[in-house]
Amino acid sequence: MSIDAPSGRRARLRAETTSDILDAARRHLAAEGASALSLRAIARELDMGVSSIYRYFPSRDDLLTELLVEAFDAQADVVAAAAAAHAEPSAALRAALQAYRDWSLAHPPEFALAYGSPVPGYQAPAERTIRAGVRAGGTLVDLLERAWREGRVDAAVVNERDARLTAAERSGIDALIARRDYSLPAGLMSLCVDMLVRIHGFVVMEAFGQLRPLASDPAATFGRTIDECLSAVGLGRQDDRRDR
Amino acid sequence: MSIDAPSGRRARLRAETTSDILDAARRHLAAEGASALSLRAIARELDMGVSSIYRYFPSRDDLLTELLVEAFDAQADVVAAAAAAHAEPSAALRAALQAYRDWSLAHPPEFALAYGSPVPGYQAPAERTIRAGVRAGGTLVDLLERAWREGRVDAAVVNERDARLTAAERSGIDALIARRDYSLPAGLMSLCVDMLVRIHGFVVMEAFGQLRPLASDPAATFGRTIDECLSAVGLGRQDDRRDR
DNA sequence: TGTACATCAGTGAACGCGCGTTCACTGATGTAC
DNA sequence: TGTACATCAGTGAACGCGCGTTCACTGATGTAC
Repeated sequence: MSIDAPSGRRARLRAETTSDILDAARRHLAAEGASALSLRAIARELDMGVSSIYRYFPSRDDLLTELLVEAFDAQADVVAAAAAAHAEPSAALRAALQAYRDWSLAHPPEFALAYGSPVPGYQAPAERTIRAGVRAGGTLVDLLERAWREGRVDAAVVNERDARLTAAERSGIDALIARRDYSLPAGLMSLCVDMLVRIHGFVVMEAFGQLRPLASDPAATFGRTIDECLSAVGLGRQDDRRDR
Repeated sequence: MSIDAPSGRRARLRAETTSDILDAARRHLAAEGASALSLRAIARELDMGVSSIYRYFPSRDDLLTELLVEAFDAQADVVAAAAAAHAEPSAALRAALQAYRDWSLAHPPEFALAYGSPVPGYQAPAERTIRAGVRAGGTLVDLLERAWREGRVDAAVVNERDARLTAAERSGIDALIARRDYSLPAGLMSLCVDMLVRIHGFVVMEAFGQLRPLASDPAATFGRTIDECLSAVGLGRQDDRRDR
C-alpha cells in the first residue's frame, strides 16, 4: 500500500499512521458496517483530532475506496497464492475456490463492503475498483485456460454447452473474452461463469448468515459443491480424487 | 397489512395514511438504501410533520421491520401463486423458481433489505421475521415432497446423496426436517438445500449487479440453471421439457 | 557544527447539517345520552 | 336532533446527538547553506 516509500523517519511515521487509520477503519467496518464508518469514531479510537485524518485521506469516501480496493486485492492475492501452490490445474482450481471461501468468511466486513448491498451515498470510483475486483475471477479463468490447453478438460462437456448458448449469451461471452484478453473457448467461458456464480452465491449466503439454518456442516457442503462444479466444467476426472 | 379493520371513516383514513407512509418508505428504501431511510424524509415527502408519523409507527425500527416482513411475505406469496398454477410438480417447481427471481429483480430495495448485508444499528426482531422468511423456501420443499410422494423423483439420485452426507450434515438435515415438520427423506432435503443455495446465489449476484459483467443474457443463463437444478434434484425427466 | 527556512503532522474550535424522539397543543371526528 | 364529552390525527418547536469538513494555528522535523 505504501507508495514509493521515500525513506526517512517522517515517511516511516506517516506510513505507520496511515495504516493505523486503516486498521481502525477496518475494525469499525467490522463493528458497524460500511455506512456507519465515521471519521470521528476512528479519530476517537486513535486519540487524535478529527482534522488530523485529513492529512492522510482527503475525505471519508477516499478512505472507503482504499478499504474496498484493499479488500479485493487481499482476496485476489490469497486466491492466486492458493492456485500457485499446485501444479495440476484441477487441484489448483480446487485450492483457489477453497481460498476464495476461506478469505471471505475470515473477513466479513470487507467481504460485505466488496460484494454486499451498496453503501448509501457512496459510489465506488470505477477506475480503481474494477481492476482490483476482476483479479480473483481472472485467476480462475487462467487455471481453466491452462487445463484446456493441456487437454485436461472434457471437450464433450464444453461442446455441449457451446451448442446450448443463445445468440445473446454468445455475443456477451465473446465480448467478455475479448475485453479481458482471455483465450478459452466460449463454451468453457460460459461454464466458468456458472461456476463463479455458484461458488460466489454459496459464499455470499454463508457470509451473510443465510446458510446456517439450512446447512450444519457448511465446509462439507462446500466441498461437495466444488466437486460438482469441477465435473460440470469438464474436470471431473479420477486423478484428483485423492485430496477430498 | 390492515389489522382487524374496524369500519368507519376514521379507520379507513388511518389505513390509508399508514399505507401512504409505507409506500413513501419503500420509495426511499429504493432511492437511498435501508440505512438511509429517514422518518423526516418520509414526512417531507408526505407533507406532514415528522411527529405525525409516530401516530402510526412507534419508531423507525418498527417501520423497517414492517417493510421487512412485507417483503418476505410478498415474495413468498408470488412464489406460492406460481407454484399453485401448475399441477405437475416439476413444472410447478420451475415456475416457483422463476417467480423467486422475477420478484427479486422487480423489488431491489426490498430484496436488499431482506437478504443483503445487515442494516447497521438495526436488529430485526426474530419472532416476526423468521416465520415470514421461511415461507418461500417452504413452498419449494412442499413441491419436492409432493413430487417424491408421487414417485416422480429419481430415487437413485436421492440415495446417492444420502450416502454421501457427513454425520454432521445428516444430523443438521434431520433437525431441519423435524423443526419445520417436513416429511421428505434426508437425501432429498440435502439436494433441496443445494438447489436453494444455487438459485438464491444467482439471484443475489444478479440483483446486486455483479452478474452483469459476466452474463449478457441472464434470463437464458437462469433458465439453464433451473434445468440443471431440477436434474440435480432427480426431476430431470422428459415430461416437462416442452415449456422451456 | 550552526543557523535560517520550509515542510508538514497534529490541534481545537467552529460551521452547518440531518437525524430520531418528545411534548404540550389544537381541532376535527366520533360516541353516549 | 342537539348537547357534552372522549378520542385521536396532526402540529411545530425544541432537545441532544453525531456527523464531515474547514480553518488558522503551533510546534516538531527535515533541508540548504
